[in-house]
Amino acid sequence: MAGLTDIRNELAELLKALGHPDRVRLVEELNGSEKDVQTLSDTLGVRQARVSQHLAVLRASNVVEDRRDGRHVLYRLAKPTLAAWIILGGATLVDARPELGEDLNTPDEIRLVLEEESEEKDEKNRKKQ
Amino acid sequence: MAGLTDIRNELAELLKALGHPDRVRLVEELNGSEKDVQTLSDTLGVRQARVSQHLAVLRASNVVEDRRDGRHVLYRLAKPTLAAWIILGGATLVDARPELGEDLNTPDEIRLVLEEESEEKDEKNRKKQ
DNA sequence: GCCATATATTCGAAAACATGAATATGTTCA
DNA sequence: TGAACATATTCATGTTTTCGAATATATGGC
Repeated sequence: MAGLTDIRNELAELLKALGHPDRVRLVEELNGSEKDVQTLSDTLGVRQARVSQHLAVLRASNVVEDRRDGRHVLYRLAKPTLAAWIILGGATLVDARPELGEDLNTPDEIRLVLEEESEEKDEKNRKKQ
Repeated sequence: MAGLTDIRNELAELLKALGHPDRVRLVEELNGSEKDVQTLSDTLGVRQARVSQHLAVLRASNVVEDRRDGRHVLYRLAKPTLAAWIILGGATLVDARPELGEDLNTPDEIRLVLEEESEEKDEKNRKKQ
């Protein structure tokens, strides 16, 4: 099936697709439950068309899948572990806490720690519609 | 210090920097031990100047650090867990093995499984200098 | 200082990406 | 069918990235 090189190329594609703040955010929002475009648009404070564009990128890279429900289209993560992986990266790689990488190896643990520490500081950072 | 939004932006930058096959490869090569540019160039089969360019991107995103040793410049991962994280992503997200994501949470375990399964299939995939 | 080696940077053209605006498609309901 | 809502796509444009080629900088040995 897939040799190492193939996996690497596909992984690079995946990483590139995720390499945008809005799209990282989308993955976070889709963690756990599927959501429709309007909800995502409202939550992120990003126009609907732009959200659809982002979702198209994520769909092309197999990050998300969608299903239609009436007029709405619901998006979900194609791989349930993706969000945890992303958040793990954020906690251990960006936020300079290698100690988390050592001891907290399950996604849930990482997520909890991250949220506890940074949630309230983020109140003011909402974009405007 | 860093709110969630800041972490997200920096993470997106990190992901973008990693979103190139050669650079994913570089991270893998630097896993465990530092290496000089020539060695990386030879191993990847990518010209020296191009490797330096890639390394500059990775350096700018804080993925790697370098130190000079005589005429050589040795590169290493800025965060030791980065390579493991990348490989974890490759195994669980790209290669469609969510079961690895569930049970194998330590970087070393993931790496071993991946190497065992895909190493030999990759013999032919070497680029030419 | 000069030469060879090792690495980094600059340059330029093509390709890819980001983004707002406009428009198109699909769905429900009356 | 037509209107309203939900989502997707297309378009045009400015920005960034890619990559080879050429060039520049740094180091050690003579």
